[in-house]
Amino acid sequence: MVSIKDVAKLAGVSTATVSRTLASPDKVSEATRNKVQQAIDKSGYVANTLARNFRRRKTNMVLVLVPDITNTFFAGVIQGIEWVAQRHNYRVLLGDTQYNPEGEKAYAELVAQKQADGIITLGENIPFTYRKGRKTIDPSWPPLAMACEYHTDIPLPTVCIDNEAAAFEAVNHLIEAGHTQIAYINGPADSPICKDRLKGYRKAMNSIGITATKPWIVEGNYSAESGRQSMAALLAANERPTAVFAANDEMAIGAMAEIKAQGFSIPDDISIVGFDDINFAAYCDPPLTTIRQPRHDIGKKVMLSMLSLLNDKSVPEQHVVLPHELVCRGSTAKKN
Amino acid sequence: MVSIKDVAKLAGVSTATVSRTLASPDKVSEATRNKVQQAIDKSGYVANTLARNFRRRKTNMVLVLVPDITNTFFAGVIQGIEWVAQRHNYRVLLGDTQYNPEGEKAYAELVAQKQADGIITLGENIPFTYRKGRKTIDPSWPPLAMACEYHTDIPLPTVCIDNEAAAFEAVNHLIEAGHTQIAYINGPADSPICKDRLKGYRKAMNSIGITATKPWIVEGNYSAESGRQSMAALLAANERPTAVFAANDEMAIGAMAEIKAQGFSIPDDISIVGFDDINFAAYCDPPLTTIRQPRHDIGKKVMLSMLSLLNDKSVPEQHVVLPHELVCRGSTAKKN
DNA sequence: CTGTTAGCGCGTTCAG
DNA sequence: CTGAACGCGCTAACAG
Repeated sequence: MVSIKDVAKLAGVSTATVSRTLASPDKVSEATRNKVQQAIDKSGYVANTLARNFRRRKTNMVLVLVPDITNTFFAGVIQGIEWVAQRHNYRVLLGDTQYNPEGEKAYAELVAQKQADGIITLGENIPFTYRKGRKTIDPSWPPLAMACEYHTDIPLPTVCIDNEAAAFEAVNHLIEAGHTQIAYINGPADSPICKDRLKGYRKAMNSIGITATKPWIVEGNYSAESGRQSMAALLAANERPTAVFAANDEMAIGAMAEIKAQGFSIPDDISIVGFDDINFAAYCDPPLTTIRQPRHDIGKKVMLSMLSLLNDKSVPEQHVVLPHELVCRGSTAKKN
Repeated sequence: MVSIKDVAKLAGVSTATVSRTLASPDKVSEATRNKVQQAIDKSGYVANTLARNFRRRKTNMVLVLVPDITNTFFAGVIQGIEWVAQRHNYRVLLGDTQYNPEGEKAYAELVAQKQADGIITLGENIPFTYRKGRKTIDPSWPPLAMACEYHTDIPLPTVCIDNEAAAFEAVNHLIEAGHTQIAYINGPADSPICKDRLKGYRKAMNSIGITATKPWIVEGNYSAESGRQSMAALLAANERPTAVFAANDEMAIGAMAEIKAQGFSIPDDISIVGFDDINFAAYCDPPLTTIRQPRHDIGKKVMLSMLSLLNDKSVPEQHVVLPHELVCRGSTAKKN
């Protein structure tokens, strides 16, 4: 293993000079800089990041906690994170938590152990315990930022869309098409963004004088299978909805399968709107109308927040709201 | 920051003893072990992994190179990798290469820099240069293993399925349903596994005395959009196929959309078979017949290979072949 | 079983 | 602008 010492000897300078040439070339005269560079090239030296990180007490790694990497929406956010991370000499450590808070905490310990400098979580939980009602960030926590979800108590840097407004738009689109019997398949009910989406749904229903009631509000877990089951429950109710709004595309896709399996037609009998605009949405039959979230931008922005947390030590803009977009495709139509 | 020294002082032992209590408790008497444990608890000490790794010259990180994390099949493999990694105190460093060999090499340098101990790649390239025709592993390379794809020149530990046999089965399933005009939408043609799948397709066609010709063999890039375009090309040909085999489910899904858009019915006019069995396959309309790859198992197995490469320094079984399965669903039917 | 000692490879003083 | 010297926190010999 060729170390900085070997390079120094080869170049006839001290190790300090080699180190400086690498870290701040402007503080070294051009002549020595060249000598050092030649020695580096000749020896094939690569700096030992392990030693460097140890010395600097910094890993240049960010731990990304993701509820399910298999969910292509989350994967898209991670691509955005990685895009920025790479360009700023940071690495992404993957923590697939499988929606399990215990797993999150286990991963979070990596930071205490100095295996990562900060944490970005795409889930709703923060992997630290805090006193209920305490609304401030515990200074003992590492740099922490959220994407997609946000925290109701702790004021963490967050990047998401306006979920309530987006849900309102989605449902309003249905209302404008003449629907009034609109059901909602929610995601995990304790998730803040699902609460917001529910709020948006309720608000839209209120706008036409309808107070949405239980049988038309069902809860899934974001999986296609749960969407199918939720839809089955909806179709088994006394009164059948003519339109459905689902809190993500996977559930919408599951619901579509169930609707068709029971012999109903989309959108003639039942219209449906999803959420996220994953790639498959456009390839559904009929293509799924949905709310597009800018997943790459969410990832990029949250990584930028993390960088300023890490380097500038300034707290970035606390709650960044990115624009969403209603994408109208074939799964919605005027009510017959 | 509380370090091992503080704990040693608090417990009235040497730092070496503290270190031993942590690394090999059996080499420490119970009495001192308890003393040390108490001191650790009282002080809130957490070992600095950065220092430990530096000393041990080991990161306990594995770099996973994935062509596209957004592809849920790859994401599934990564879940398998992580599942094993976690249980063996390893971490997964994510490298989304976007099918770009340059990106791969950039990531691979992380190992030279001691940011990771080994590399698992899910793509077809190995991120190192080698003399063409040289069939041995360069000893200067870090531990390296492949999953899904394999390398034709270098004998690297590899985990995949028998792609040729799987493709043969898929096409044979169509043949048994009476089809003879069977087209194939291949993936990137230079990928070894795509070559194998093509071989399997050809072999099956040969078995009924047909030499598959160009217009019915088209090439996509694994994306749904490329599947759609490939299908459009197929449908524009003089003679229309009555069945299609696609090298992955995304392309099959794109192809299905195009088939329906042109007014044909699946499976009545055209049958279709995919590859991978991603979650959405079961939710297509009609549900997609496909080859299931055990993605989690592939990930688990390749990580186990990596571990033995890393720790036992024994070369694991060179080419592990995991079982696949033809999953028959509604997208295939007897030829009319 | 335990303590002493000597670095791992680098960045960072502090003089010169 | 450059070099000498120190030490980050930990583990791995080696004695005892």
